[in-house]
Amino acid sequence: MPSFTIKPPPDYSLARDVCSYGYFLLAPNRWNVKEQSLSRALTLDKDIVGIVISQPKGAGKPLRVGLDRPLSKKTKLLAEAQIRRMLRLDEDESHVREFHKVDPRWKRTGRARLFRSPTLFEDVLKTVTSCNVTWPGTVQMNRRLCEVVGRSSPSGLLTFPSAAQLARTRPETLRSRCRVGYRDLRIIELSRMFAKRVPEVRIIEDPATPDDLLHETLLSLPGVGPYAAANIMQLLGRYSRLPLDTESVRHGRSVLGYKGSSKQVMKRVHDHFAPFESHAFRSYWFEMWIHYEKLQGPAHTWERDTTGTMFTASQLKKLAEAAGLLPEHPAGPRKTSPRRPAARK
DNA sequence: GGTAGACCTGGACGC
DNA sequence: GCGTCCAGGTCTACC
Repeated sequence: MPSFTIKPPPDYSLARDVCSYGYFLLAPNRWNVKEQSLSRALTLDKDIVGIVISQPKGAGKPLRVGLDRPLSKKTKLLAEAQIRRMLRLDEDESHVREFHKVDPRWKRTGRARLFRSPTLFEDVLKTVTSCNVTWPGTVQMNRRLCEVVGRSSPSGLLTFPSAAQLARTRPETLRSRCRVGYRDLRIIELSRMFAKRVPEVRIIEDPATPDDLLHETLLSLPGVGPYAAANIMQLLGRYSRLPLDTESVRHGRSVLGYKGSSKQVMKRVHDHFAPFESHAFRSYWFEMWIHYEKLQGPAHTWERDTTGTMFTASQLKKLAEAAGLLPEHPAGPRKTSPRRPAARK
């Protein structure tokens, strides 16, 4: 099998850094628990290639990318760029160090990188399919989108559908076969915008776009409201805004010990993480993530088709009750000197 | 600017 | 196994 290697930063751990955000459980991604490897297919121009990413035990070891067909030099570069995006190897490493200074709770375990998709379009679609639906519904929609509209690599791995493919898919197909419900027309309109690379898409893709303009532009996209806009921002590496949703309220109540209406709890969660400023989302997210890991075990042991589909509010509540998890009081941000003790709220 | 109600699907629950 | 209720964020109409 043809392959190539990617040299990651010295602290990079594939298992920890892939299994850091729920999208690793969404098709076409497949995390192989036994092998501790990630597989899926990528679309490279008009070519399809199946990949399997693995890492010998030990942080910082080179990543091995197995391919199910030989690639030209040009397409190999395209594949590597997409893989670097997924694994956040394309982000400035100084931001990781800065994050660990601001929130030292994550320095020992090295958590900082959040898994994402090989393309912005896939991240946007995954976000839209996670709105107004429980997690098993999101898992189902992504699986069906790949099975019905995606394409297959030589070894049978699936791609996520491209913007052009989804733009020419009939709404009835999305609704009846992919089970996306009322999202059908919104998905097609979004896909058309990405396929045509309309001005809004160019603004969103531009790393020089200021956060406020980026947020405003995202809100103008069909199917994107305040939650989705903030989530797409973190997927773009802009971590200052929190995608507040019902999970934020659950976290505020069960872990931070806040009381009051959902609106009041959301406001307090927002205020709690605001001092982390440009790192707010990562502090918030890893706090939630370790809560899930307390309930379900380490994320690198989660199977897509079993543990990965169990994140319903009711399941989490039952697990939390069984685990007897009491409200915790996590550390606040450390903004100036790393030697100053972290403030507690 | 704030809010009520519709939009769909699938899990949970009671019978 | 069936019917009913509920969770989930966005959008539109209305005040």
